[in-house]
Amino acid sequence: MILSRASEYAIRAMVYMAEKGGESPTQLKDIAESEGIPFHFLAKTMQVLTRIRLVKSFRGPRGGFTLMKRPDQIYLYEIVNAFDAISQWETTCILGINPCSDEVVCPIHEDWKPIKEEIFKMFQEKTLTDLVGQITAKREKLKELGLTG
Amino acid sequence: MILSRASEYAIRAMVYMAEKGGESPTQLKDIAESEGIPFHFLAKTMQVLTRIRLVKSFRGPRGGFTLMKRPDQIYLYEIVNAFDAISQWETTCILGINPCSDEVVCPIHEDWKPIKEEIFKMFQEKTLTDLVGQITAKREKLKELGLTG
DNA sequence: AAAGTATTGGATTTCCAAGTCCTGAACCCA
DNA sequence: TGGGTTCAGGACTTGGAAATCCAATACTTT
Repeated sequence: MILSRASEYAIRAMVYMAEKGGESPTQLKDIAESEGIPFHFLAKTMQVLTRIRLVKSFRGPRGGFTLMKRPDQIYLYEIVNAFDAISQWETTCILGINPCSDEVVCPIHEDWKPIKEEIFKMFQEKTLTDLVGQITAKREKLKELGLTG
Repeated sequence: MILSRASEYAIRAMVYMAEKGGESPTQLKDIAESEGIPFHFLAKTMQVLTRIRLVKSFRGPRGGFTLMKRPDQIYLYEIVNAFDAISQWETTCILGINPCSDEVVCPIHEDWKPIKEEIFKMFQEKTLTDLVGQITAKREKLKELGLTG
C-alpha cells in the first residue's frame, strides 16, 4: 500500500533475524517459510540487503545471513530506502501532482505534508530492536488476555 | 503511492469541476488537458463517478459533467472509496501482514495505526470545497510572495 | 432529418512490479 | 577431492494496473 513488496519482505526478514538474535546465520529457507514469503523473491531481496551491507551472507552448509550491525543500530529507513526511493517523498503527493512542494498549487499538500512527515519520522526513528520489542510485548499481552479474559 | 491513479485523477477532476463551479457541464477534454490526465483513462474514471452518482453526465454538444451535490457535501472518502477499497484499511498493514489488527502480532502495528487513522480521517473530513479553498489560498500566498518578495 | 459532438463501454495493448526458474559459484564436511 | 548445501545473479514468466483504441449511443443544433 505504501511500500513495495521487497521493502515489506526485507523488514520482516530482518526483524525475524533480529528476533532470533543468535550467532549462527539464519537461512533463507527458514525465513521464507516462517514469514510466508516466496522463497526466490526473498532470495533476490536478501541479495540487495547483502549488497548494501545490512546483512552478511554465508554460503554452503550452515550458511545463511547475519545482521551486520546491532539491531538497535539498524533503522527501518535504511532498509526501506534500498527498495523504495523514500528519500524522494519530500516532493511526492498523494494526488500524483509531481513534483509537489510548498511552492506548488496542490489542493491537499498542506494536509498531507504533516502525515507524510510522520511516516518519514517513523521509518527514521524505528530500529529492529524496537520492532522486536513490539512483538514480545504483544505476545505477552495476548497471552494475558488468553489466560485472564 | 497510496492511492490508485484512478483515485488521484478522480479527485483532481472533481476539484477542477468544483473550482469552475458554473452551471454548465465541464468537458472531459477540458479536464484532461488542464490537469494533464490521459484522456481515455479519465473517461473511464468519470464513468465510475457517474455510475456512483457523484457526477452527472451529459452527452452531445455542450455536454460534459456536473457535480451531483454541493462541493461542500462531497467528501474525498466517497471518491477514493469508489476506486480503492479504503474501507479495508482497518486491517491493512504497511508490512503486508494481512489481516493486521490489534490481535495480531505485527511488529509495527502500534506505530502505524495512528498514522493510518489520520489518513483515514483526512479522507473522511475533507470536502471538495476545502480543497478548492486550499488552492485559492495558496494562489494568494504565492502571488504575495511574487510581488513583495 | 442530418451532421457533428461528447460520453459509453468493451476489447486490447502496454508497462512494470512481483514472482519463478535455472545455472553457477562458494562453502562445508566426510 | 567429491558431493551436497546454500547463496548469487541473470533470464524469464505472470499478473494486474494503467493506458489506449474503437465502435456505439445519446444528445444538440441547424
